[in-house]
Amino acid sequence: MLAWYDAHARDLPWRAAPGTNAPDPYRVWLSEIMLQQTTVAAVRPKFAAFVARWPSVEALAAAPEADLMAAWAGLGYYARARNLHACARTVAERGGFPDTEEGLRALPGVGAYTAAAIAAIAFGARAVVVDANVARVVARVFAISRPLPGAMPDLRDATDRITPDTRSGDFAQAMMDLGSSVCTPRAPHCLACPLAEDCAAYRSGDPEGFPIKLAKAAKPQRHGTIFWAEQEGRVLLVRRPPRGLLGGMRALPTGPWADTPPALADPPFAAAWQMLPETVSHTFTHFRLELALAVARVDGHGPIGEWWSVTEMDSAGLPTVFAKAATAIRRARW
DNA sequence: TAACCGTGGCT
DNA sequence: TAGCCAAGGTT
Repeated sequence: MLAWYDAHARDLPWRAAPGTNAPDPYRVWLSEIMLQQTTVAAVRPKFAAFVARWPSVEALAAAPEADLMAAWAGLGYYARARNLHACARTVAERGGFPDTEEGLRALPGVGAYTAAAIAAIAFGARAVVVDANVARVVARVFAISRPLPGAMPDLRDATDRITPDTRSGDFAQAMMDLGSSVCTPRAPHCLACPLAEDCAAYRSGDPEGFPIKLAKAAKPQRHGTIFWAEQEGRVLLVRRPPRGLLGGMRALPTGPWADTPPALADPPFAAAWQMLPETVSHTFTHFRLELALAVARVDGHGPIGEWWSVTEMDSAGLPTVFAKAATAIRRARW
């Protein structure tokens, strides 16, 4: 795997250039948080923007929370952004990142995978790194037939047995690159795989059949209303509660979610609300949401709040569902 | 343990 | 196109 990595490693901006010293722990940590359940393609531009604006963990720790949340908008899983800020402050306070897996694991937003990855990649420690790529590769090489996620202990044990004592960070990244480019979820390229001869799933003739996953639950449909209050080219934005769905993010006002389409539930304030004919649909991790759109023009006596210029909506840092709604409303004639 | 928590790329 | 999937963590 290390030989394969030396020849085929992806060129990623958070990796140290070949032949240089270990990469900056700040960049490794930031990339690992961004990459949680998120594709490399989505992370690339966000990572570049973050390191350009906040070149060090001290700079990130000193940033206003609202700036960080807005910069994260669009990446999803916003608890990561809240934890990112808390973690930056902790690290800046203690004068640098912990260099052990145990120390890293205690940081907010850093779980078993991320602690192992940072320890191995940034600090050269031997650590057993199991992400979704490694899990898939290992499940195939050993033809582990127990379904995920119950098989995770087996996968970790198997990964431990094949992790080298030196260059374990490169080994982990090699496994991730292999899983990303060769040992893919569907139609794996076994003829290009350095592990094919050692792979039980390949010998079985059905590599794609591993790992086995349990069927996912269907997503329920929910309904709600988004409120667009406009005053002299500005629209009223709110800050969502600090936890829960889209927690801490700037947003358009909404009513509650329900199982049936709303009439006109809980507008943020009294106004001549008008329902638009179109709706906006959005799918979250565990439910689908269809949103009715309520609009109103208000005079100079609108509520106190953050009135954001309509022509500068892109810089508001709205989560995707609100950006979608804003686009639909701005296109509508009303 | 299992529910909760986003989004965009890919097929 | 609708579903699958991703460098998971927290409660």
